[in-house]
Amino acid sequence: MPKSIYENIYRDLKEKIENNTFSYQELLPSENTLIQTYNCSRNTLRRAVGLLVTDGYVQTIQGKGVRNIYRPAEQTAFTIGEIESFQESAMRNGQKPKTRVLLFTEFRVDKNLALKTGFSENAEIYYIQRLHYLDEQPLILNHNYFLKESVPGLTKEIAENSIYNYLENELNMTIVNSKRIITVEKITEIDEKYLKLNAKDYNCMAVVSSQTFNSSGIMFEYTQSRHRPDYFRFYDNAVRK
Amino acid sequence: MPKSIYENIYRDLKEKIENNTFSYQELLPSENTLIQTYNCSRNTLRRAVGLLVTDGYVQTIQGKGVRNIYRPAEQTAFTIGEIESFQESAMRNGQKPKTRVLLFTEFRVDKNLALKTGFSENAEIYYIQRLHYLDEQPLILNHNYFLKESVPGLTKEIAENSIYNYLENELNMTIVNSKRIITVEKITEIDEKYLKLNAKDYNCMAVVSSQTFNSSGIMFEYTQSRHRPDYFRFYDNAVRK
DNA sequence: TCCTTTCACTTGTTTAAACATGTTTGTTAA
DNA sequence: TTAACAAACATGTTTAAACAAGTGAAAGGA
Repeated sequence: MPKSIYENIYRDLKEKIENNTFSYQELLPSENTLIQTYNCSRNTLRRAVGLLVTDGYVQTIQGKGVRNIYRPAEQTAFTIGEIESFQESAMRNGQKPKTRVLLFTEFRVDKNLALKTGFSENAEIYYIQRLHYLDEQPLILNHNYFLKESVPGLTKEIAENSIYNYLENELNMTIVNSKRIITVEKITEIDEKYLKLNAKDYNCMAVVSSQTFNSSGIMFEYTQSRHRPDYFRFYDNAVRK
Repeated sequence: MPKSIYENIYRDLKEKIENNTFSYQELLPSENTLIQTYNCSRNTLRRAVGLLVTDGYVQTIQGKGVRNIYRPAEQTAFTIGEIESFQESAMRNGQKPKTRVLLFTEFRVDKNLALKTGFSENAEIYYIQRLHYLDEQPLILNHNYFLKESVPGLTKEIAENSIYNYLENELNMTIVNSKRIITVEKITEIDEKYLKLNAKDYNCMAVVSSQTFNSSGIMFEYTQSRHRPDYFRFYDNAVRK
Protein backbone atom coordinates (compact mmCIF):
# COMPACT_ATOMS: atom_id res chain seq x y z
CA MET A 1 0.00 0.00 0.00
CA PRO A 2 1.70 3.18 -1.18
CA LYS A 3 1.65 5.93 1.44
CA SER A 4 2.33 9.59 1.00
CA ILE A 5 5.88 10.81 0.64
CA TYR A 6 6.02 12.73 3.90
CA GLU A 7 4.69 9.74 5.75
CA ASN A 8 7.34 7.44 4.33
CA ILE A 9 10.08 9.87 5.28
CA TYR A 10 8.56 10.22 8.75
CA ARG A 11 8.52 6.47 9.27
CA ASP A 12 12.05 6.08 7.99
CA LEU A 13 13.45 8.81 10.22
CA LYS A 14 11.47 7.53 13.18
CA GLU A 15 12.89 4.07 12.74
CA LYS A 16 16.42 5.44 12.40
CA ILE A 17 15.97 7.36 15.64
CA GLU A 18 14.64 4.31 17.45
CA ASN A 19 17.51 2.27 16.03
CA ASN A 20 19.95 4.74 17.50
CA THR A 21 21.30 5.69 14.09
CA PHE A 22 21.47 9.14 15.64
CA SER A 23 22.52 9.19 19.25
CA TYR A 24 20.75 11.08 22.02
CA GLN A 25 21.20 14.85 21.90
CA GLU A 26 22.92 14.61 18.52
CA LEU A 27 21.85 16.86 15.65
CA LEU A 28 20.20 15.17 12.70
CA PRO A 29 21.48 15.92 9.19
CA SER A 30 20.37 19.36 8.03
CA GLU A 31 17.25 19.93 5.97
CA ASN A 32 19.29 20.40 2.82
CA THR A 33 21.11 17.12 3.37
CA LEU A 34 17.90 15.22 4.03
CA ILE A 35 16.23 16.80 1.01
CA GLN A 36 18.97 15.27 -1.13
CA THR A 37 18.77 11.95 0.74
CA TYR A 38 15.05 11.59 0.15
CA ASN A 39 14.96 13.54 -3.10
CA CYS A 40 11.97 15.58 -2.01
CA SER A 41 11.02 19.21 -1.56
CA ARG A 42 11.78 21.20 1.56
CA ASN A 43 8.12 21.44 2.57
CA THR A 44 7.64 17.70 2.39
CA LEU A 45 10.71 17.06 4.50
CA ARG A 46 9.67 19.66 7.05
CA ARG A 47 6.28 18.03 7.33
CA ALA A 48 7.90 14.72 8.20
CA VAL A 49 10.14 16.38 10.78
CA GLY A 50 7.12 18.18 12.22
CA LEU A 51 5.52 14.84 12.99
CA LEU A 52 8.63 13.75 14.85
CA VAL A 53 8.43 16.95 16.87
CA THR A 54 4.87 16.25 17.99
CA ASP A 55 5.97 12.74 18.93
CA GLY A 56 8.63 14.22 21.18
CA TYR A 57 11.31 12.41 19.19
CA VAL A 58 13.21 15.51 18.07
CA GLN A 59 13.35 19.20 18.75
CA THR A 60 14.07 21.82 16.16
CA ILE A 61 16.36 24.69 17.13
CA GLN A 62 16.38 27.65 14.79
CA GLY A 63 19.81 28.40 13.42
CA LYS A 64 21.29 25.19 14.78
CA GLY A 65 19.48 22.11 13.62
CA VAL A 66 17.23 19.27 14.71
CA ARG A 67 18.15 17.56 17.94
CA ASN A 68 17.36 13.97 18.81
CA ILE A 69 15.67 13.87 22.23
CA TYR A 70 14.22 10.39 21.97
CA ARG A 71 14.58 8.04 24.92
CA PRO A 72 13.28 4.50 24.69
CA ALA A 73 10.41 3.82 27.07
CA GLU A 74 10.86 1.20 29.71
CA GLN A 75 9.00 -1.82 28.54
CA THR A 76 7.95 -2.93 31.99
CA ALA A 77 4.40 -1.72 31.68
CA PHE A 78 1.51 -1.39 29.35
CA THR A 79 1.69 2.03 27.76
CA ILE A 80 -0.71 4.07 25.76
CA GLY A 81 -0.63 7.54 24.27
CA GLU A 82 -1.67 6.97 20.69
CA ILE A 83 -4.82 5.83 18.98
CA GLU A 84 -4.33 2.14 18.83
CA SER A 85 -6.20 -0.94 19.78
CA PHE A 86 -5.43 -3.06 22.80
CA GLN A 87 -3.98 -5.68 20.49
CA GLU A 88 -1.70 -3.20 18.76
CA SER A 89 -0.43 -1.88 22.09
CA ALA A 90 0.24 -5.36 23.34
CA MET A 91 2.13 -6.31 20.20
CA ARG A 92 4.16 -3.15 20.35
CA ASN A 93 5.19 -4.00 23.86
CA GLY A 94 5.79 -7.62 23.04
CA GLN A 95 3.09 -8.99 25.30
CA LYS A 96 0.50 -11.71 24.90
CA PRO A 97 -3.02 -10.22 24.78
CA LYS A 98 -6.33 -11.89 25.58
CA THR A 99 -9.82 -10.45 25.64
CA ARG A 100 -12.85 -11.78 27.49
CA VAL A 101 -16.31 -10.44 26.72
CA LEU A 102 -18.28 -10.07 29.95
CA LEU A 103 -21.38 -8.53 28.44
CA PHE A 104 -22.68 -7.92 24.94
CA THR A 105 -25.98 -6.10 24.63
CA GLU A 106 -27.72 -3.27 22.84
CA PHE A 107 -30.20 -0.55 23.79
CA ARG A 108 -31.17 3.05 23.26
CA VAL A 109 -29.39 6.02 24.81
CA ASP A 110 -31.36 7.65 27.62
CA LYS A 111 -30.97 11.18 28.93
CA ASN A 112 -28.33 10.38 31.51
CA LEU A 113 -26.17 8.35 29.18
CA ALA A 114 -26.47 11.02 26.50
CA LEU A 115 -25.07 13.56 28.92
CA LYS A 116 -22.25 11.29 29.97
CA THR A 117 -21.21 9.95 26.58
CA GLY A 118 -22.07 12.69 24.12
CA PHE A 119 -24.33 10.47 22.04
CA SER A 120 -27.66 11.94 21.08
CA GLU A 121 -30.69 10.73 22.99
CA ASN A 122 -32.50 7.68 21.63
CA ALA A 123 -29.55 6.65 19.50
CA GLU A 124 -29.21 2.87 19.19
CA ILE A 125 -25.98 1.53 20.58
CA TYR A 126 -24.10 -1.62 21.41
CA TYR A 127 -22.92 -1.80 25.00
CA ILE A 128 -20.03 -4.16 25.62
CA GLN A 129 -18.06 -4.98 28.74
CA ARG A 130 -14.68 -6.49 28.07
CA LEU A 131 -11.81 -7.62 30.21
CA HIS A 132 -8.32 -7.31 28.73
CA TYR A 133 -5.56 -9.63 29.85
CA LEU A 134 -1.85 -9.24 29.33
CA ASP A 135 0.29 -12.29 29.96
CA GLU A 136 -2.70 -13.98 31.63
CA GLN A 137 -3.27 -11.09 34.06
CA PRO A 138 -6.45 -8.99 33.88
CA LEU A 139 -5.41 -5.35 33.56
CA ILE A 140 -8.17 -3.33 31.94
CA LEU A 141 -11.94 -3.38 32.28
CA ASN A 142 -13.54 -1.69 29.27
CA HIS A 143 -17.04 -0.31 28.93
CA ASN A 144 -17.60 0.24 25.20
CA TYR A 145 -20.52 2.05 23.64
CA PHE A 146 -20.71 1.84 19.85
CA LEU A 147 -23.16 3.68 17.64
CA LYS A 148 -25.13 0.93 15.91
CA GLU A 149 -25.72 3.03 12.83
CA SER A 150 -21.97 3.43 12.24
CA VAL A 151 -20.92 -0.03 13.36
CA PRO A 152 -23.51 -2.43 11.94
CA GLY A 153 -23.18 -6.16 12.36
CA LEU A 154 -21.07 -6.15 15.49
CA THR A 155 -21.09 -9.53 17.23
CA LYS A 156 -19.75 -11.04 20.41
CA GLU A 157 -17.23 -12.99 18.35
CA ILE A 158 -15.82 -9.81 16.84
CA ALA A 159 -15.66 -8.23 20.28
CA GLU A 160 -13.61 -11.18 21.50
CA ASN A 161 -11.00 -10.43 18.89
CA SER A 162 -10.39 -6.92 17.67
CA ILE A 163 -13.25 -4.51 17.09
CA TYR A 164 -10.89 -2.01 15.52
CA ASN A 165 -9.72 -4.60 13.07
CA TYR A 166 -13.37 -5.14 12.09
CA LEU A 167 -14.02 -1.43 11.75
CA GLU A 168 -11.01 -0.72 9.59
CA ASN A 169 -10.82 -3.82 7.44
CA GLU A 170 -14.43 -5.01 7.16
CA LEU A 171 -16.36 -1.75 7.37
CA ASN A 172 -13.55 0.31 5.81
CA MET A 173 -13.97 2.91 8.49
CA THR A 174 -11.14 5.34 9.14
CA ILE A 175 -10.55 6.36 12.72
CA VAL A 176 -9.40 9.95 12.85
CA ASN A 177 -9.19 11.32 16.33
CA SER A 178 -10.01 10.54 19.90
CA LYS A 179 -10.66 12.92 22.78
CA ARG A 180 -9.61 11.47 26.08
CA ILE A 181 -9.95 12.43 29.72
CA ILE A 182 -7.88 10.73 32.37
CA THR A 183 -9.14 10.69 35.93
CA VAL A 184 -8.62 8.71 39.09
CA GLU A 185 -11.70 7.04 40.50
CA LYS A 186 -12.65 4.77 43.36
CA ILE A 187 -12.76 1.12 42.46
CA THR A 188 -16.14 -0.58 42.36
CA GLU A 189 -17.06 -4.10 43.32
CA ILE A 190 -17.01 -5.06 39.66
CA ASP A 191 -13.46 -3.76 39.26
CA GLU A 192 -12.42 -5.54 42.41
CA LYS A 193 -13.91 -8.79 41.22
CA TYR A 194 -12.64 -8.89 37.66
CA LEU A 195 -9.31 -7.16 37.99
CA LYS A 196 -8.56 -9.08 41.16
CA LEU A 197 -7.90 -5.93 43.10
CA ASN A 198 -7.99 -5.61 46.83
CA ALA A 199 -9.41 -2.37 48.19
CA LYS A 200 -7.03 -2.60 51.12
CA ASP A 201 -4.21 -2.48 48.65
CA TYR A 202 -5.40 -0.02 46.02
CA ASN A 203 -8.80 1.60 46.51
CA CYS A 204 -8.73 3.64 43.30
CA MET A 205 -7.75 3.24 39.69
CA ALA A 206 -6.94 5.08 36.49
CA VAL A 207 -9.92 5.77 34.25
CA VAL A 208 -9.59 6.83 30.62
CA SER A 209 -12.82 8.09 29.07
CA SER A 210 -12.68 8.60 25.34
CA GLN A 211 -14.82 9.79 22.47
CA THR A 212 -13.68 8.52 19.09
CA PHE A 213 -14.52 10.06 15.72
CA ASN A 214 -14.37 8.56 12.24
CA SER A 215 -13.53 10.25 8.96
CA SER A 216 -17.14 11.31 8.45
CA GLY A 217 -16.97 13.38 11.60
CA ILE A 218 -19.27 11.01 13.46
CA MET A 219 -18.57 10.18 17.10
CA PHE A 220 -19.18 6.45 16.82
CA GLU A 221 -17.62 5.28 20.07
CA TYR A 222 -17.57 6.19 23.71
CA THR A 223 -15.38 4.08 25.94
CA GLN A 224 -14.52 4.08 29.59
CA SER A 225 -11.33 2.12 30.28
CA ARG A 226 -10.66 1.22 33.88
CA HIS A 227 -7.02 0.38 34.45
CA ARG A 228 -5.26 -1.46 37.23
CA PRO A 229 -3.36 1.41 38.87
CA ASP A 230 -0.07 -0.44 39.25
CA TYR A 231 0.12 -1.18 35.53
CA PHE A 232 -1.15 2.09 34.18
CA ARG A 233 1.21 4.44 32.38
CA PHE A 234 0.25 7.21 29.99
CA TYR A 235 2.84 8.94 27.84
CA ASP A 236 2.31 12.41 26.46
CA ASN A 237 4.36 15.10 24.76
CA ALA A 238 3.17 18.69 24.87
CA VAL A 239 4.55 21.22 22.40
CA ARG A 240 4.29 24.92 23.05
CA LYS A 241 2.93 26.78 20.07
CA MET B 1 3.88 42.02 20.16
CA PRO B 2 3.24 41.01 16.55
CA LYS B 3 2.77 37.28 16.15
CA SER B 4 2.92 35.26 12.99
CA ILE B 5 -0.01 35.30 10.60
CA TYR B 6 -0.99 31.67 11.04
CA GLU B 7 -0.93 32.09 14.80
CA ASN B 8 -3.24 35.08 14.67
CA ILE B 9 -5.68 33.24 12.46
CA TYR B 10 -5.47 30.22 14.77
CA ARG B 11 -6.27 32.33 17.82
CA ASP B 12 -9.10 34.10 16.06
CA LEU B 13 -10.72 30.90 14.86
CA LYS B 14 -10.21 29.27 18.24
CA GLU B 15 -11.95 32.12 19.97
CA LYS B 16 -14.81 32.04 17.48
CA ILE B 17 -15.26 28.33 18.12
CA GLU B 18 -15.21 28.82 21.88
CA ASN B 19 -17.67 31.68 21.50
CA ASN B 20 -20.02 29.39 19.65
CA THR B 21 -19.86 31.48 16.49
CA PHE B 22 -19.98 28.09 14.81
CA SER B 23 -22.27 25.59 16.49
CA TYR B 24 -21.33 22.04 17.36
CA GLN B 25 -21.06 19.70 14.36
CA GLU B 26 -21.44 22.62 11.96
CA LEU B 27 -19.03 23.03 9.07
CA LEU B 28 -16.74 26.03 9.19
CA PRO B 29 -16.52 28.29 6.14
CA SER B 30 -14.50 26.65 3.37
CA GLU B 31 -10.79 27.25 2.90
CA ASN B 32 -11.46 29.58 -0.02
CA THR B 33 -13.86 31.64 2.04
CA LEU B 34 -11.48 31.90 4.98
CA ILE B 35 -8.59 32.78 2.69
CA GLN B 36 -10.57 35.81 1.56
CA THR B 37 -11.63 36.61 5.13
CA TYR B 38 -8.07 36.67 6.42
CA ASN B 39 -6.48 37.71 3.14
CA CYS B 40 -3.80 35.07 3.36
CA SER B 41 -2.49 32.16 1.33
CA ARG B 42 -3.99 28.72 1.41
CA ASN B 43 -0.96 27.21 3.15
CA THR B 44 -1.08 29.73 5.94
CA LEU B 45 -4.76 29.15 6.53
CA ARG B 46 -4.30 25.38 6.48
CA ARG B 47 -1.57 25.69 9.06
CA ALA B 48 -3.92 27.52 11.40
CA VAL B 49 -6.63 24.92 10.88
CA GLY B 50 -4.06 22.18 11.49
CA LEU B 51 -3.46 23.57 14.97
CA LEU B 52 -7.16 23.45 15.70
CA VAL B 53 -7.18 19.81 14.61
CA THR B 54 -4.45 18.87 17.06
CA ASP B 55 -6.40 20.70 19.76
CA GLY B 56 -9.39 18.52 19.00
CA TYR B 57 -11.43 21.61 18.19
CA VAL B 58 -12.23 20.70 14.60
CA GLN B 59 -11.99 17.79 12.25
CA THR B 60 -11.27 18.06 8.56
CA ILE B 61 -13.23 15.84 6.20
CA GLN B 62 -11.92 15.59 2.69
CA GLY B 63 -14.43 16.63 0.10
CA LYS B 64 -16.80 18.06 2.67
CA GLY B 65 -15.25 20.63 4.93
CA VAL B 66 -14.05 21.34 8.44
CA ARG B 67 -16.37 20.27 11.23
CA ASN B 68 -16.57 21.89 14.63
CA ILE B 69 -16.28 19.16 17.30
CA TYR B 70 -15.45 21.43 20.23
CA ARG B 71 -17.25 20.88 23.51
CA PRO B 72 -16.58 23.19 26.44
CA ALA B 73 -14.94 21.44 29.38
CA GLU B 74 -16.77 21.30 32.66
CA GLN B 75 -15.13 23.84 34.90
CA THR B 76 -15.66 21.89 38.08
CA ALA B 77 -12.08 20.77 38.42
CA PHE B 78 -8.53 21.75 37.87
CA THR B 79 -7.60 20.61 34.39
CA ILE B 80 -4.35 20.27 32.56
CA GLY B 81 -3.35 19.20 29.12
CA GLU B 82 -1.10 21.94 27.80
CA ILE B 83 2.26 23.36 28.78
CA GLU B 84 1.30 26.06 31.19
CA SER B 85 2.14 27.11 34.68
CA PHE B 86 -0.04 26.47 37.69
CA GLN B 87 -0.95 30.14 37.71
CA GLU B 88 -1.98 30.13 34.07
CA SER B 89 -4.12 27.05 34.57
CA ALA B 90 -5.78 28.57 37.60
CA MET B 91 -6.56 31.78 35.75
CA ARG B 92 -7.91 29.88 32.79
CA ASN B 93 -10.24 28.02 35.11
CA GLY B 94 -11.17 31.16 36.99
CA GLN B 95 -9.76 30.06 40.32
CA LYS B 96 -7.69 31.74 43.01
CA PRO B 97 -4.19 30.24 43.15
CA LYS B 98 -1.73 30.19 46.04
CA THR B 99 1.67 28.58 46.32
CA ARG B 100 3.54 27.60 49.47
CA VAL B 101 7.19 26.66 49.35
CA LEU B 102 7.86 23.73 51.67
CA LEU B 103 11.51 23.28 50.82
CA PHE B 104 14.10 25.18 48.82
CA THR B 105 17.53 23.61 48.53
CA GLU B 106 20.26 22.74 46.07
CA PHE B 107 22.62 19.82 45.55
CA ARG B 108 24.29 17.66 42.98
CA VAL B 109 22.61 14.84 41.08
CA ASP B 110 23.63 11.38 42.23
CA LYS B 111 23.39 8.14 40.28
CA ASN B 112 19.88 7.26 41.39
CA LEU B 113 18.43 10.67 40.71
CA ALA B 114 20.16 10.78 37.33
CA LEU B 115 18.41 7.57 36.36
CA LYS B 116 15.06 8.82 37.59
CA THR B 117 15.14 12.35 36.22
CA GLY B 118 17.29 12.15 33.13
CA PHE B 119 19.77 14.76 34.37
CA SER B 120 23.41 13.89 33.96
CA GLU B 121 25.25 12.80 37.07
CA ASN B 122 26.90 15.51 39.18
CA ALA B 123 24.84 18.25 37.59
CA GLU B 124 24.00 21.05 40.03
CA ILE B 125 20.32 21.49 40.63
CA TYR B 126 17.75 23.30 42.71
CA TYR B 127 15.31 21.02 44.48
CA ILE B 128 12.05 22.63 45.49
CA GLN B 129 8.97 21.27 47.18
CA ARG B 130 5.87 23.34 46.63
CA LEU B 131 2.28 23.05 47.64
CA HIS B 132 -0.30 24.52 45.27
CA TYR B 133 -3.63 25.72 46.60
CA LEU B 134 -6.75 26.48 44.65
CA ASP B 135 -9.46 28.42 46.44
CA GLU B 136 -7.63 27.81 49.75
CA GLN B 137 -7.53 24.05 49.24
CA PRO B 138 -4.21 22.20 48.78
CA LEU B 139 -4.44 20.22 45.56
CA ILE B 140 -0.98 19.57 44.18
CA LEU B 141 2.32 18.72 45.79
CA ASN B 142 5.18 19.48 43.42
CA HIS B 143 8.75 18.21 43.50
CA ASN B 144 10.73 20.45 41.15
CA TYR B 145 14.29 19.85 39.99
CA PHE B 146 15.82 22.73 38.03
CA LEU B 147 19.19 22.67 36.31
CA LYS B 148 21.16 25.42 38.04
CA GLU B 149 23.19 26.15 34.94
CA SER B 150 20.07 26.96 32.93
CA VAL B 151 18.10 28.63 35.71
CA PRO B 152 20.58 30.81 37.59
CA GLY B 153 19.49 33.05 40.42
CA LEU B 154 16.42 31.13 41.45
CA THR B 155 15.23 32.11 44.93
CA LYS B 156 12.59 31.05 47.37
CA GLU B 157 10.72 34.28 46.68
CA ILE B 158 10.51 33.50 42.98
CA ALA B 159 9.37 29.98 43.77
CA GLU B 160 6.55 31.41 45.86
CA ASN B 161 5.26 33.25 42.86
CA SER B 162 5.72 31.90 39.34
CA ILE B 163 8.96 30.23 38.32
CA TYR B 164 7.80 30.10 34.72
CA ASN B 165 7.20 33.81 34.76
CA TYR B 166 10.81 34.26 35.92
CA LEU B 167 12.14 31.91 33.25
CA GLU B 168 10.29 33.51 30.39
CA ASN B 169 10.40 37.18 31.32
CA GLU B 170 13.60 37.54 33.35
CA LEU B 171 15.83 34.90 31.81
CA ASN B 172 14.17 35.14 28.39
CA MET B 173 14.00 31.40 28.19
CA THR B 174 11.59 29.81 25.75
CA ILE B 175 9.90 26.61 26.85
CA VAL B 176 9.42 24.34 23.89
CA ASN B 177 8.17 20.94 24.83
CA SER B 178 7.48 18.73 27.76
CA LYS B 179 7.43 14.94 27.95
CA ARG B 180 5.00 13.69 30.52
CA ILE B 181 4.13 10.36 32.07
CA ILE B 182 0.97 9.92 34.08
CA THR B 183 0.79 7.18 36.65
CA VAL B 184 -1.21 6.29 39.73
CA GLU B 185 0.80 5.84 42.90
CA LYS B 186 0.22 5.12 46.55
CA ILE B 187 0.03 8.19 48.72
CA THR B 188 2.87 8.81 51.15
CA GLU B 189 2.77 10.30 54.62
CA ILE B 190 3.91 13.59 53.16
CA ASP B 191 1.05 13.62 50.68
CA GLU B 192 -1.37 12.71 53.41
CA LYS B 193 -0.11 15.47 55.64
CA TYR B 194 0.05 18.34 53.19
CA LEU B 195 -2.83 17.52 50.87
CA LYS B 196 -5.01 16.65 53.84
CA LEU B 197 -5.83 13.27 52.41
CA ASN B 198 -7.09 10.33 54.38
CA ALA B 199 -5.76 6.94 53.33
CA LYS B 200 -9.06 5.38 54.31
CA ASP B 201 -10.70 7.59 51.73
CA TYR B 202 -8.19 7.64 48.88
CA ASN B 203 -5.00 5.63 49.25
CA CYS B 204 -3.53 6.59 45.91
CA MET B 205 -3.15 9.66 43.72
CA ALA B 206 -2.38 10.89 40.21
CA VAL B 207 1.28 11.54 39.53
CA VAL B 208 2.52 13.52 36.54
CA SER B 209 6.25 13.23 35.92
CA SER B 210 7.59 15.62 33.33
CA GLN B 211 10.81 16.54 31.58
CA THR B 212 10.80 20.03 30.13
CA PHE B 213 13.07 21.32 27.37
CA ASN B 214 13.95 24.87 26.38
CA SER B 215 14.67 26.28 22.95
CA SER B 216 18.35 25.34 23.23
CA GLY B 217 17.37 21.69 23.48
CA ILE B 218 18.40 21.52 27.13
CA MET B 219 16.29 19.56 29.56
CA PHE B 220 16.31 22.12 32.35
CA GLU B 221 13.48 20.80 34.52
CA TYR B 222 12.24 17.56 35.95
CA THR B 223 9.07 17.74 37.96
CA GLN B 224 6.93 15.24 39.76
CA SER B 225 3.44 16.60 40.40
CA ARG B 226 1.35 14.71 42.89
CA HIS B 227 -2.34 15.49 42.48
CA ARG B 228 -5.29 14.99 44.78
CA PRO B 229 -7.15 12.23 42.94
CA ASP B 230 -10.59 13.74 43.28
CA TYR B 231 -9.52 16.97 41.58
CA PHE B 232 -7.31 15.54 38.89
CA ARG B 233 -8.39 15.68 35.27
CA PHE B 234 -6.15 15.38 32.23
CA TYR B 235 -7.39 16.22 28.75
CA ASP B 236 -5.84 14.80 25.63
CA ASN B 237 -6.63 14.59 21.95
CA ALA B 238 -5.00 11.94 19.82
CA VAL B 239 -4.94 12.31 16.04
CA ARG B 240 -4.29 9.36 13.81
CA LYS B 241 -1.62 10.09 11.25
C1' DT C 1 -38.74 7.04 -12.10
C1' DC C 2 -34.11 5.62 -11.67
C1' DC C 3 -29.46 5.21 -12.77
C1' DT C 4 -25.25 7.17 -14.50
C1' DT C 5 -22.38 10.80 -15.80
C1' DT C 6 -20.63 15.17 -15.23
C1' DC C 7 -19.29 19.18 -12.91
C1' DA C 8 -18.42 22.22 -9.25
C1' DC C 9 -16.60 22.42 -4.84
C1' DT C 10 -14.29 20.52 -0.95
C1' DT C 11 -9.81 19.08 1.45
C1' DG C 12 -5.02 16.54 0.69
C1' DT C 13 -0.24 16.37 -1.25
C1' DT C 14 3.77 18.20 -3.39
C1' DT C 15 6.90 21.41 -5.48
C1' DA C 16 9.25 25.91 -5.92
C1' DA C 17 10.72 30.26 -4.50
C1' DA C 18 11.51 34.19 -1.65
C1' DC C 19 12.46 36.40 2.50
C1' DA C 20 13.10 36.40 7.75
C1' DT C 21 15.73 35.15 11.65
C1' DG C 22 19.03 32.72 14.61
C1' DT C 23 23.98 30.47 14.97
C1' DT C 24 28.61 29.81 13.95
C1' DT C 25 32.84 30.74 12.10
C1' DG C 26 36.23 33.06 9.67
C1' DT C 27 37.98 37.52 8.25
C1' DT C 28 39.03 42.17 8.92
C1' DA C 29 40.07 46.36 11.27
C1' DA C 30 41.30 48.69 15.48
C1' DT D 1 45.05 40.31 20.78
C1' DT D 2 40.48 41.60 20.50
C1' DA D 3 36.24 43.36 18.86
C1' DA D 4 33.26 44.05 14.97
C1' DC D 5 31.70 42.54 10.77
C1' DA D 6 30.44 39.53 7.10
C1' DA D 7 29.50 35.24 5.05
C1' DA D 8 27.70 30.71 5.20
C1' DC D 9 24.36 27.86 6.90
C1' DA D 10 20.68 26.49 9.92
C1' DT D 11 15.45 26.60 10.68
C1' DG D 12 10.90 29.66 10.38
C1' DT D 13 7.23 31.96 7.66
C1' DT D 14 4.63 32.99 3.61
C1' DT D 15 3.05 32.91 -1.07
C1' DA D 16 1.79 30.65 -5.47
C1' DA D 17 0.61 26.96 -8.33
C1' DA D 18 -0.56 22.42 -9.84
C1' DC D 19 -2.53 18.08 -9.38
C1' DA D 20 -5.01 14.33 -6.56
C1' DA D 21 -9.03 12.65 -4.45
C1' DG D 22 -13.55 12.67 -2.01
C1' DT D 23 -18.56 14.68 -1.92
C1' DG D 24 -22.82 16.10 -3.56
C1' DA D 25 -25.96 17.91 -6.58
C1' DA D 26 -27.45 18.91 -11.15
C1' DA D 27 -28.09 17.22 -15.75
C1' DG D 28 -29.17 13.83 -18.88
C1' DG D 29 -30.57 9.40 -20.78
C1' DA D 30 -32.90 4.90 -20.46
